[in-house]
Amino acid sequence: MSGMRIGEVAQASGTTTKTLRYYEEFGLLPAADRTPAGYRDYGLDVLDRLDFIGRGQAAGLTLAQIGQVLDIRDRGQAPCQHVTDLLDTRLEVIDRQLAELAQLRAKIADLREDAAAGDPATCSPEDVCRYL
Amino acid sequence: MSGMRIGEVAQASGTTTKTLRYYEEFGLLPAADRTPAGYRDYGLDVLDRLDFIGRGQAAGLTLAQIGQVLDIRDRGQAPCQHVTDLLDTRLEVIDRQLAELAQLRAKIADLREDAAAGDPATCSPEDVCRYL
DNA sequence: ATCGACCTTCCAGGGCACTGGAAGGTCAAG
DNA sequence: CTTGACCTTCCAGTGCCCTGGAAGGTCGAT
Repeated sequence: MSGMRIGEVAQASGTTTKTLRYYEEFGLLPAADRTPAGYRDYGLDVLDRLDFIGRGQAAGLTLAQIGQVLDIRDRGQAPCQHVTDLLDTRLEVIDRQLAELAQLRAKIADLREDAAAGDPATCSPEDVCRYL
Repeated sequence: MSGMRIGEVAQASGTTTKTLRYYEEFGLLPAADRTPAGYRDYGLDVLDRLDFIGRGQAAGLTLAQIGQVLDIRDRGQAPCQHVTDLLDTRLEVIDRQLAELAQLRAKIADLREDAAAGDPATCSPEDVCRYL
C-alpha cells in the first residue's frame, strides 16, 4: 500500500516539491520511504506535520525554531512549554519591532512634511538633499 | 596637500574601512585618489557624502536607493523630487509593515493566552502541539 | 634592521527560506 | 516507440549589507 508522491504532497499541503525536499534536508521532515524506483513515498501523517510547520511559520517562527519543537515531539515529549516560551520571546521581539517601526514612521513623516513645506532650491551640494 | 587615509575617514564617519571599500565598489563613493603607494586619499567632501548615506540609512532606504539619489546629485540636478517620492513610498511600506506586525502580534497574543489557560496534556500527536 | 600599525587586493561566507536549472531516470497513455 | 509528466540529485543563486581572513606592501618610529 503505497502513499503519496512528492507532487501530491506538495499540492495537498499547498507548497512545492522543492520546499519539501528542502525541509527534509533541513531536518523538518524525516527521510521519506522510497518506492523501488527511488521516488519518495509519503504517508498521510506528513500532512499533519506540514500543517504544524505552516502554523509555526504563520506565527513567525523560524524553521530552526519549528524544528526544535518537532524534535521534542519526536522524542515523545510534549513541547508545549517550549512553545509557550517561543511565543513569549516572539511577542517581545514583535513589540520591539513595532516600537522601532513606529519611531521610524514618525521620523520619515517629519522629513516628508518638511519637504512638502520647503523649497527644493535651498538644497546645498554638501547636503546632497536637505530633505533627508 | 594630502587628505585622509581610509582609517581616518572610517573613524571620522563612524564606520569601518571594510564598509568604505564596499561603498566604493558598490558605487556610492567615487573611486578615491591614490597616494603614490596606492593608499586611498580622501578629501573632506567624502564626509558629507557619508553623512548623507547615513541619513538615508536611518530613514530605512536601501543602499541602491541612496545611490540613485547620489547619482542624480552627481549629475548636477536637485534630487529633492526623487527623495520625496522615496519617502512617500517608504511611508507606504512602513504602514503596511506596521499593520501586518500588529495583526501578527494579536494572533500570537491569542495563542499565548490559550496556552496560559489550557492543559498541556490535551496536545495530541497529530497536532504536534495544540498551542500553535 | 625591525616592529607594529596601517594599507592593498581578492575571495568567501552569513543569515533566512527557498528557488532555478541542468542532467538524467521512470512511468503510464496513445 | 514516443511523448510528456513526473521524479531524482547536485550545485548555485537570490536579496541585503556587510564581515572575515589570507597574503602581501608601506610607513614611521625605535
